[in-house]
Amino acid sequence: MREFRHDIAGDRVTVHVPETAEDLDRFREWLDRARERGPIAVDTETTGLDIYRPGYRLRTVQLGDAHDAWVLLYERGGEHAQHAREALQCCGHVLIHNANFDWLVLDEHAGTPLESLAPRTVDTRILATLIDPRQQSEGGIGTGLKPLSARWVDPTAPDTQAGLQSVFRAHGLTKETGWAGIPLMDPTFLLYAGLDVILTARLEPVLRREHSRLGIRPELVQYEHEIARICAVMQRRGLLVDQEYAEPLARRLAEEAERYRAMAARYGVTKVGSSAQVAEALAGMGETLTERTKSGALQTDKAVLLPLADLDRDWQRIGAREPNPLANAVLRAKRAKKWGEDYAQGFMSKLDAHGRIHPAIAPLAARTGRMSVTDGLHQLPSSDHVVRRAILAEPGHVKVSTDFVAVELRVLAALAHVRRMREAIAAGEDLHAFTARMVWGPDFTPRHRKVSKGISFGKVYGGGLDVIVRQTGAPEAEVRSALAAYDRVYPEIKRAASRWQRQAVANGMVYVSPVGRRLPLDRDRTYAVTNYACQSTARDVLGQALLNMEAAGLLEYMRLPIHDEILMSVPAEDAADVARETERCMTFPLFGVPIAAEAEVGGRSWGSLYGADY
DNA sequence: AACTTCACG
DNA sequence: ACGTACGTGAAGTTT
Repeated sequence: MREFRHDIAGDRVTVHVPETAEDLDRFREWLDRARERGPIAVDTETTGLDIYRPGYRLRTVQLGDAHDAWVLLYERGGEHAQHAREALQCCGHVLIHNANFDWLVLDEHAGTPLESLAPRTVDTRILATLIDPRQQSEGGIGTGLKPLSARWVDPTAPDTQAGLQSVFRAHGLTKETGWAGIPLMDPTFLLYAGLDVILTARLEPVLRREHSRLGIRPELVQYEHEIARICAVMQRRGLLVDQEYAEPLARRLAEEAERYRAMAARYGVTKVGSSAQVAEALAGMGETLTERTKSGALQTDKAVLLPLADLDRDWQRIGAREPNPLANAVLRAKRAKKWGEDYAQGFMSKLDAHGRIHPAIAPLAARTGRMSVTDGLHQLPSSDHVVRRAILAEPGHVKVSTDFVAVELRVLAALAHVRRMREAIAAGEDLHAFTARMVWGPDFTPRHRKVSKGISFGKVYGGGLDVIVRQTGAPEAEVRSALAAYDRVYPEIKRAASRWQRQAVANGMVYVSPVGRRLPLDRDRTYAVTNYACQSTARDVLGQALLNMEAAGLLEYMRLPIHDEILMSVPAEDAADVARETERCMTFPLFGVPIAAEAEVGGRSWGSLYGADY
């Protein structure tokens, strides 16, 4: 038996590493006693984050309580792996920090189904996020084990992740190669592996006490664990990639990027990503740049370059000037590079053994509670179908996408009791058209509807005249009068915003959403409370839809949540029925305001919902 | 590490 | 008193 001692919060704790059969017997004895006393904390160390990449290994499984941790050498197989698997099956309730990751690791590599472990899990990251969802960079505590331990357990608790980086270097390894390459019996590796479960075990009771103090309801905690499990199931399933399509697409886009890069180089721009070079070269061609970035540099983003290339927002020729060839080349080189490398080639480089990608779904990522997804799957170009065409439904299936209808605006109508909005929604009206009619009268044009939509978003997001003018491209005078009219038509919005700000200030700068989610405000931008309330509640509307869909037996078809949309892969012959059923799951009242959804049944690829013919 | 850009809702 | 666009992930460049 290898044993390590360490002091945490004034207590001497022990990390045990069983090596012999007798050592493993002692682990069993400890486990039998410890599980009588309470939940067991669980953690894993693995070769990396890419759980589904061929060659991935589970290295250790750690179990522990507040005083003892046992690091099981899973990588050795045999008795070690056997004891880990049995312990996970029989240990009852478990505490895991950021459970999604360990659920999927243990499901894929230790024969412990997610369906078995998830219902027994308390995730300390969820507990902590419900107390303060902010990252340290946003002024919060942070949601990693290190900052939370420092705040709630012991300010001197070691940064086990950062601490290992230096051990990696000592072994001639890097951040990338360290997790797979560090010798299994490295003492720092084993100690830190053990300390993580001890810290998790100590975190849970403190966070529970804080929940009681703040009045965070157990129902909210339960709800978040259900959502996390559903998201983990979707991540485990992943998405099928059309390799015969994505591979040549990546090649074609790489050639295109290279062609335009060479064109830009002829004007002295050797790096199209260098804003300074682009600005200087454009100035040398007689163009005048006026827009500046926050730090004062000349701005050379898409909004600046498109007009110089005589292109509108949809990249169509305007015909107002001679296109600047450098602006055109920079725009096209950057787009082709991004689409090719981040998306097409990105998919190809992340395939599992079955040609699937598994973007990580973080169910509670943003400070508003919104989800986030890795590998660019939330950011695929929607103006064109070429990239989404690379994502396929299963063989014999079609893609079904169901969107909430104007969900953030409906949430606003519900939360702020916006009378005219509620009436319009109840009457089944198109909200943006309704607003346009209220502002411009019955003869409003489609352009007026578009401006109304822009103003609505501007309102919800807290934008002012300048930004809305820039975003909508509408004349300033028109936006100005529309904004004034908007406040007359929907006077409740401003009143609700100031009420929410007052409540937040009285509650330690924390707005509490209707589900009980705590949303800390930044002191100098309390106006953001309107957006936080809408974005956060819209996220919970999505969460409710996910629960409804699982209850309706649709989980096996669900693939990806995208804020106000749920993407599915459905057997072609059932698609129409499942689409109707999905709409029903996404339709329910929110404080008397109907939330509605519209399903679209596509073809085999995701791109088919964006105009592709397959 | 900070900044800038670009992709999305 | 007034007005403030919100939230992400990923990559490249510069410091």
